[in-house]
Amino acid sequence: MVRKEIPAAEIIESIADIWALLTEEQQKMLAKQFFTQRFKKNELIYCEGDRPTHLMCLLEGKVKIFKNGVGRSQIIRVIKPGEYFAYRAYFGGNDYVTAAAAFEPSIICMIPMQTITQLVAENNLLAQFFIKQLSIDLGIADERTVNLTQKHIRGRLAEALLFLKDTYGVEEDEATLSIYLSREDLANLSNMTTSNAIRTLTLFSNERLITIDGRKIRLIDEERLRKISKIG
Amino acid sequence: MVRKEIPAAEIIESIADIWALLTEEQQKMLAKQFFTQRFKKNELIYCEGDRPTHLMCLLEGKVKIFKNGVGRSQIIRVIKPGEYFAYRAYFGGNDYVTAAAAFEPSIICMIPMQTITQLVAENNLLAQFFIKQLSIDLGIADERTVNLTQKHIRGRLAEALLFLKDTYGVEEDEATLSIYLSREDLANLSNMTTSNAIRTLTLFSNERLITIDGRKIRLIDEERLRKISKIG
DNA sequence: CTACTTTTGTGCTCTATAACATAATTATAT
DNA sequence: ATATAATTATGTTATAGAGCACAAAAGTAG
Repeated sequence: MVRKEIPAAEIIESIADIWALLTEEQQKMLAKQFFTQRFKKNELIYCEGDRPTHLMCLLEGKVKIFKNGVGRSQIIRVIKPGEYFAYRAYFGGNDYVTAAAAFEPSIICMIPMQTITQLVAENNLLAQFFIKQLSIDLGIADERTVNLTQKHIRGRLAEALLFLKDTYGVEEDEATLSIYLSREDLANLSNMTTSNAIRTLTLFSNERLITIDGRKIRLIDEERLRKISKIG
Repeated sequence: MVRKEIPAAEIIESIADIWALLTEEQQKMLAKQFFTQRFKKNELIYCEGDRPTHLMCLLEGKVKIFKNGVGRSQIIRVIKPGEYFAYRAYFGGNDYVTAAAAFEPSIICMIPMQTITQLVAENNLLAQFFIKQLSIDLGIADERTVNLTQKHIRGRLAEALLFLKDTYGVEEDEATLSIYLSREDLANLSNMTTSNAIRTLTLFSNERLITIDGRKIRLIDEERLRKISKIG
């Protein structure tokens, strides 16, 4: 497989959110620091307990942030192209409390956190960018905690399916999820065992809420899914 | 009851974390803006869905941040004197997704978020302060999600007791929790029903891990509690 | 002091979901 | 192609914890 190098211009395009906030001088400085790295499907990007060193921006692919618990693992959030991750721990002054892995072959832009903190210190807009990002993520985490602990299996799975649609979108038919997850990943996203994810998926299919073709999931009654997700 | 006014000097002492980062001019500006407000035991401070307007700093008392789910409510985090809260939603650009209430009579210093954002825009150290704070809180939220979903009742209650000790400390005997929570609040903190909190508390007492005297809880075998919390 | 409400404590039942077992299917490697 | 491993599917059993009922105790109000 020919793996073309990503041209710098394209990378800059991808990290536009940050790039646009910088002065020319800062842009020049940053340009010298970033580099890209490829990850294979299911490859680990970083581990719980690792020391954070780089801010990462997903250029291509799909990534999960997860945490290994007792037996099962829990997917905490997922990253789509253009999103930043892996910086929280550094800012918080601790090691990673989560791990990250690629759902699919992915390309990641890496920027040393030292560079980022320097830029944050000089550039107030960038600081505000991170404040906003962290605030949004914390709000989502708070919501998620309650959803995962209080909703029933059906509600949690319905929510996960809708969440995947909102995050990674659908194919041309406007209904088939663009991400093909294993049942296990689907279970880890919805806080349940793999068997229960499979069973509930089958139920949903029998109830004509979705259709299943291997890992392809097509949402056919989104309204009812939303209702199920809401009432738990 | 005579409720003395809190002198400005004392307030400034309490918000020292922020105050110390400001220039003299900024301090002068801030001094004109903040004010204090008292809340009675169990009084609601803000509601889920409210529009955030002020950053709050707890001067005296104890506060819970919680979220009402189906039937039960879940305590997301607790605030001790000197800590800031209620600002995340404003920074994130949304309404409150949680509510806050006073565990005990509390005094809160209020600073308009407009003032805060202005200061954040001018003062990079302040921006960095919030980045760090939010990063720490997000890390805690991620940990908590997994603990609440995967640990068993005993593990969750043990964790809650230790957490209360770490947060609010103990009395002179070095073992009695300084916070006297209702069984219901304890349950909401540990994601379980009130009956199960009561039952498990009784179990812990029989096992000589704690002693109970009404709402007074004394941790007598912390090491074993930690073990129970860890293994789930 | 008396009535009323809230909180705490305990027992019993029921159910959602984990845990386990096994087969069928699909992917991956040799 | 064949063997091996991983994933998906489905049935069965076991259990943690919710839900409910009710009584005792402790607050709170009139």
